[in-house]
Amino acid sequence: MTALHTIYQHSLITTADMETICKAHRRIHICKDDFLLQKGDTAKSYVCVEEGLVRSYVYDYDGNDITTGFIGKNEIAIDVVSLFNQVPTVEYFQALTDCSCFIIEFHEFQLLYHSIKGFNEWGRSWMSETLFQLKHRTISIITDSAAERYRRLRREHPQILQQAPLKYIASYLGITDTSLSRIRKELVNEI
Amino acid sequence: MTALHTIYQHSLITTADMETICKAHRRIHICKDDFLLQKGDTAKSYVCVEEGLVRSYVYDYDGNDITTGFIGKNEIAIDVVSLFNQVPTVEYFQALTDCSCFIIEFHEFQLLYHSIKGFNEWGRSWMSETLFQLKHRTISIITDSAAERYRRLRREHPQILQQAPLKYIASYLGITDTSLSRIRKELVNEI
DNA sequence: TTCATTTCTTGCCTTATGGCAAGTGTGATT
DNA sequence: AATCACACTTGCCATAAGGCAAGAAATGAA
Repeated sequence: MTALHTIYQHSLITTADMETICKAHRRIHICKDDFLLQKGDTAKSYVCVEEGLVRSYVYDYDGNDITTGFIGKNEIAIDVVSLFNQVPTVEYFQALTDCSCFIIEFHEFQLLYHSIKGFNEWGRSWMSETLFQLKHRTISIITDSAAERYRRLRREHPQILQQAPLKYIASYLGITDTSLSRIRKELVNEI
Repeated sequence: MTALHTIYQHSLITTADMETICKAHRRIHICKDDFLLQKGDTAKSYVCVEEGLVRSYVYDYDGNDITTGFIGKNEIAIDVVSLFNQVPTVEYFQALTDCSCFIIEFHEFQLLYHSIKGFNEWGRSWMSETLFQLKHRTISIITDSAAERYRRLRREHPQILQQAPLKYIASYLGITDTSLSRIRKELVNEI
């Protein structure tokens, strides 16, 4: 369960708590294209990815599919708001590859959340981190060129470029797949 | 203190709790251009706006000032992450007008947070709401034209258009003030 | 009032990105 | 092998938005 230790290492969780938390996880397998969560669902379990890649997305009012995030190894593939507030999500979470995941049912997650102070703190940090990253993404969309955003993604998450189709990467970057294709052509000699 | 009742009305807060919470607030006055929080600060108090308008912004690496939000009447003018996690913020919060605000010192905020379950829930909802709105803003920047984003702002927060200079509104919408000026010219006959 | 500063507008031209459509490649299925 | 679906590229042109600079308008200070 070392993968889980990685996820929870940064918070005020004691060794004993860590044991309790890790034991609460159950390993499941998700097939490519399966949904972990769909629009309208209220998250009934907490899911983190041990192996594989998940994509979250929404449809805008023109019916365009906009990628809101990629969730990989040791990251959490659930809408934090839907889980914590038990409200329906507006996002879809779909496996891009076969995945191995750890899950905790919501009622058990809630038990841990209320009984282990460190886990509660960790949950808040998770939400904070999500917010922080989204702020950066938003600012990046406003101020950076598409090419720079692509460069950053390539630098910080190279595995996504290997595993996800171009059109999903493009909508994550806020451009069309046509434009991304041209940008890649431009930047090919940079590597 | 009816303004405060408005802010806290949606959560699981009892009447007695509401009294305790409202009593914890202290009213202060903020002058135009004063900072409520600056980059590097860790939020030492919780602040909500009774009257006036506050702008939050960051500088990108080119030195451009990017407006991340406007905070008006009955809204909370503090970085939620900095407050909850007691970490330095990367944003500036500056009064665009003279403001009347309610504040709670951090240590008292924390007492309430840990002693009143409903307040704790409310805090989580606040963070969720912040996240939710930011997601929508991000998607809007990706999929909507600048003119549509301007229309939405005009529809949903008309008072901001009255109180904030064009350049701040422009950077909030993700465009230059020149472009916003042209868009306004285009849309002037829409009202 | 006068002057200075800031805010907003506008003209001219450039650049980034998009829309469409054709074409290439690749892997899966039969 | 033939076919199909999907992923990706590319050419041509359209459009949205930006950069710069001049000027107009509003605001505030002396």
